[in-house]
Amino acid sequence: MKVAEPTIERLIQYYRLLTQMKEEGRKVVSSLQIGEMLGIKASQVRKDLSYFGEIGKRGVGYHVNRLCAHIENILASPKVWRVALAGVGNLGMALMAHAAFQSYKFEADALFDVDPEKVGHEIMGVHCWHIDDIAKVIDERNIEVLILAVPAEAGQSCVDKAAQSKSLKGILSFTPATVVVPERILFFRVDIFVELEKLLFFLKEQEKIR
Amino acid sequence: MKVAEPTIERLIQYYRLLTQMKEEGRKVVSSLQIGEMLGIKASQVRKDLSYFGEIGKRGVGYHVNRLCAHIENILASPKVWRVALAGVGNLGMALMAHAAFQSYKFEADALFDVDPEKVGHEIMGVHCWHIDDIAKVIDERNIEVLILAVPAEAGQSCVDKAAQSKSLKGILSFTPATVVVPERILFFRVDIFVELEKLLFFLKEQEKIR
DNA sequence: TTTTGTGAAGTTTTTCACAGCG
DNA sequence: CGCTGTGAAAAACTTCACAAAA
Repeated sequence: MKVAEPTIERLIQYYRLLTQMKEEGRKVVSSLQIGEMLGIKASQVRKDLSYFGEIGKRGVGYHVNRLCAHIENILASPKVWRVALAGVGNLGMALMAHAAFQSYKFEADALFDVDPEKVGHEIMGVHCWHIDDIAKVIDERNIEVLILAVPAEAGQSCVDKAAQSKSLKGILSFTPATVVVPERILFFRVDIFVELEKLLFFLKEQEKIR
Repeated sequence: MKVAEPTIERLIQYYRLLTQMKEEGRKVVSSLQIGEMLGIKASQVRKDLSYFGEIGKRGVGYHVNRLCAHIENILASPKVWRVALAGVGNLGMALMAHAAFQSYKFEADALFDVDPEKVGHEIMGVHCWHIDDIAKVIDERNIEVLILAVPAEAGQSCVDKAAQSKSLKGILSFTPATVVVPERILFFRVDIFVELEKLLFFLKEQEKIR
């Protein structure tokens, strides 16, 4: 079964919301209520949730615990991914400390930077190598995922070096630049520059209208 | 004329790419070449670019400087937006230092936090207030945009407080949590948690197939 | 009665394919 | 000839509307 990206994106949001609800001791929730909280239409919520089988109770709604476990199952990781972080600057450090990175689904296994202050040392319990050694270290340690938080100028060369390794399978980039990535590597981007510009553009549009 | 969000998102990427090309002294580029660099089909690039009038030369391509100026014009800000940042932790500091935030389109005008070490002090040249005063300070200083980088637990209460101000028009949230925002406020989200989970999900899917 | 699950309809976005122009 | 601009076709995604179940 193939699932669309927007659906997965929403499932992840449902899951986070349901986890909160579970903590608050809530037992039951309807598609309408989920939708209101996330700014999504109820029909969309139902379509997403029914994609993986009937899980709700008609006339009642969804059982929070059951639905939560159900989505957890869909999103479950078959293993603990080995992850490296390139760029141990402000952003890199912030990411390591970020709530999203406290996941049991992966373990941070290596850091990469060019700063001699950092290379060769342990930072937050993880060893830091020089970026030039990235392909070698990634292969040695069987790392599959790279988080990219290097400055814009360094983005492409860092990807090129990392892409020479055999074990690398995915990259999540926070680098505010355009980079070309080989097709065999799954590539997602969190583009702060784009999001910021987008906000300003639509603010402008809105002001025009009013 | 109304423009679709995906189109604007791509225009921003074209603009960044063209800026690079301009620096490298490149004069001319085709839709196919732009597309290859960004992983977008050439026909999509042409459609996006022709949205705002004919700008390319048939048989030749697009003149880099001209196209760049053209897009700059579309994305141009009518004014310098006044921006505040809530949450001066790792992520907040990283954002302030981030390349994307070195834009002439806005000025950072206020910081908000709850940490007594920070409240009442200047950080990177900007004064920090207590989050409880956010609505008051936003109105006093006519701030229109809020960057949200507080921890997940604080996200909703921070938005609720800020939404009481009259001048606030848009929020860009980096908070890894679900928040409800009044309709009149334009809301964009960079959800690191969601992107990370998405990457892991599609990595899993890919492994299944191979 | 309430709320799900889901085909069908609608909307948006992408891709095709080719005319049109330098 | 080569590459843009663009209607028309296709695909993707969302919303509607209602039957079916608790």
